[in-house]
Amino acid sequence: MTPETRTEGEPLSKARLRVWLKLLKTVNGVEAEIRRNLRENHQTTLPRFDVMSALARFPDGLKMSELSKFLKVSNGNVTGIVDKLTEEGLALRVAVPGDRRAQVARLTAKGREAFQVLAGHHEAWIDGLLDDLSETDIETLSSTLDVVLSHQSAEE
Amino acid sequence: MTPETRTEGEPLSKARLRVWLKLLKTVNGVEAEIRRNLRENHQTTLPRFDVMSALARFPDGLKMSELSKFLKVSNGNVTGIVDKLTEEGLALRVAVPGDRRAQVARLTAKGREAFQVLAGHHEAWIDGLLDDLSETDIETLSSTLDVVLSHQSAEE
DNA sequence: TGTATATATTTTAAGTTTGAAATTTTAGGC
DNA sequence: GCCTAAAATTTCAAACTTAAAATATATACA
Repeated sequence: MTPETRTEGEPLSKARLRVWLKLLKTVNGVEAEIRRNLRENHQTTLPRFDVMSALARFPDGLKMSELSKFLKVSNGNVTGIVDKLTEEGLALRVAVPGDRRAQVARLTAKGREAFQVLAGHHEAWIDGLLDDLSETDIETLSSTLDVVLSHQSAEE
Repeated sequence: MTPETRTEGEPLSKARLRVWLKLLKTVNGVEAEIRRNLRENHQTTLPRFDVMSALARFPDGLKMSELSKFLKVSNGNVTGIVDKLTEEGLALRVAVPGDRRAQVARLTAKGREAFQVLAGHHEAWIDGLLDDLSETDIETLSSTLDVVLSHQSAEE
């Protein structure tokens, strides 16, 4: 009946579905802009940026499996990306003492420098895209997302 | 009073970046779950679901170009997916009277039935994943997203 | 009419991503 | 020590994605 507020008409599940679609649209829009900026201004891609970002957060390096788990992408995926970054001298693999199965991926000095540049631009792009969100908006949004995220981690 | 920009402490851009990363994590988590459900319970994929969903919204069909624009993916992409759906009898292409270049993609009766089943499950999955969001949460979230989306459409 | 331009779609090549299988190594039980 | 299960990673095939080229048709207009 009433499209906006539902006293007892539309089930809440419909409202959840609509907000999910809106969430998806928003994120896809921002992501598309980030991808475009990375491609056009820095000749790189979002997955590469994500890997570099993860490695930058862990200066001692991450095992390949830790990296894929952290980024929530497949093992085979990070293998390929780290291969490419390694070829370009931005990352390297270090053997793990005591476990010859494992390798730790790390950024090189060159990789760290490159990431610093990218990260600065990235923050500015996001700042521009989310420009219209007030501090209150951000805090409320953050809390709401926490609710969903804690549900997710509880399900695993 | 409380100014719009923080005069001390962390710059607002950092808060925006953090909430963006959280937004991304949330959406990726939900999407991964949807993909998993589609694969394990219905032997299909999210891109296929998206195409079927778009076609279900337009019973008279969509031209291939309209479909790709609506889904914001490339022309060649939808060609491949509609090909597959057509092979399986879920979709079909219909010539457009008066324009022999164009074709309209539509769901078949079988495709509509299949989509109804998928859509029901999909709504239930989303409902479960966003279970902890109250009606107020949803409305606030929706308004916040509108702010970002209107910024996006203004930039194009 | 004829011709240039625009539109609609498919094809192609290259790259990404995934899930699963395969490989190698480690750890634990007997 | 030997054997099996688990763990870490890579390889593989299939699906997805894109941008650009190719094909076919339509439209504008001199």
